[in-house]
Amino acid sequence: MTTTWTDPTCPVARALDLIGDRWTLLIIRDAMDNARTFTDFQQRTGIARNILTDRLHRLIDRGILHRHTAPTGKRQIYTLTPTGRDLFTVIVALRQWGERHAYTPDEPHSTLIDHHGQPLPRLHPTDTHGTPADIDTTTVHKSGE
Amino acid sequence: MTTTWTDPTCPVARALDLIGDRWTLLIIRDAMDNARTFTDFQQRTGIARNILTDRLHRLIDRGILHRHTAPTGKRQIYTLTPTGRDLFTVIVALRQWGERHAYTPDEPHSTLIDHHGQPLPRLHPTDTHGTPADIDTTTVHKSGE
DNA sequence: CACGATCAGTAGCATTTTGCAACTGATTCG
DNA sequence: CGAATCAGTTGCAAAATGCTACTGATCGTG
Repeated sequence: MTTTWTDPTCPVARALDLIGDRWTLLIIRDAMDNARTFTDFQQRTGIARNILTDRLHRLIDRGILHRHTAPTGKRQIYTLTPTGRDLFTVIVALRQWGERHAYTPDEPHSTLIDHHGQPLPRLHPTDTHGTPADIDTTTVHKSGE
Repeated sequence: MTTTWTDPTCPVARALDLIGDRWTLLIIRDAMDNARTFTDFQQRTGIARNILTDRLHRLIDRGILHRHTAPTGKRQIYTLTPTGRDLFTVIVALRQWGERHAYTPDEPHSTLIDHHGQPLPRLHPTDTHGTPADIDTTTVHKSGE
């Protein structure tokens, strides 16, 4: 995960360099769902503790999590920084794709609810005119072209 | 990557089970940007060939890529299935997050352009009323509650 | 204060996954 | 035919991961 990617000008590669390993996004998912302490994360993800230690430190180094000691003295509290909170869109996109393609219709799964009690509507890229955008209507413009 | 996750009812975990490793999303990114053959992927990502073989097969097994032999006989062509194409939103979300948080202002990076030649507007989750949604205005509703 | 329980890690070692380089076998081009 | 290209495969070394057990600090209770 310390590798420099083939194309350093691709933001997808850069993003994956920061959060693209097996556990990191699950940790962020749980942080968004009120996990705060070491054991919160350990129990929810089932990750090995030495790996969790490593991932939490990396996320702190990368500015995605922030650690502070709880006022009571004991617990270490991990919270998302604004950069980390901004991953909300990524998590929502993954969640919605998972709902559509990784479940059979009868399998239950958790849902993301807005504060009207409704499931969050489907996220959709649009172009500057508000028209839905997809692979066919967009192109990657390499920097310096 | 063959593990069953702690919480099988979480679509984020399921999605990551399918595409959440170091190389898979880069392969999908390149597939969206017209990479079609084994060597296309190998050259763009720089991935080792045995790993590429493995990842392509997994993506085919999981219904994200489809392989067929080119009419000329020789080349194997890998194309995204509808399920794979539907990852567009995920890639866009990752790309935009990377652009915002993984570059200094003076560093160049590639951009996603719509067919008016404009950069794609920022993707934003909204609730059922069209109001922007974020961590604080949403909750995860576990299945069966 | 002593006792056990809890929290946040570390350390050691076995297993698994990756990465690298060389090799195969089919096809195609000159 | 001979060389090059494509799509892999194989073997081995290096790195990441998982498991289990251990440490040290703190906390609540009698």
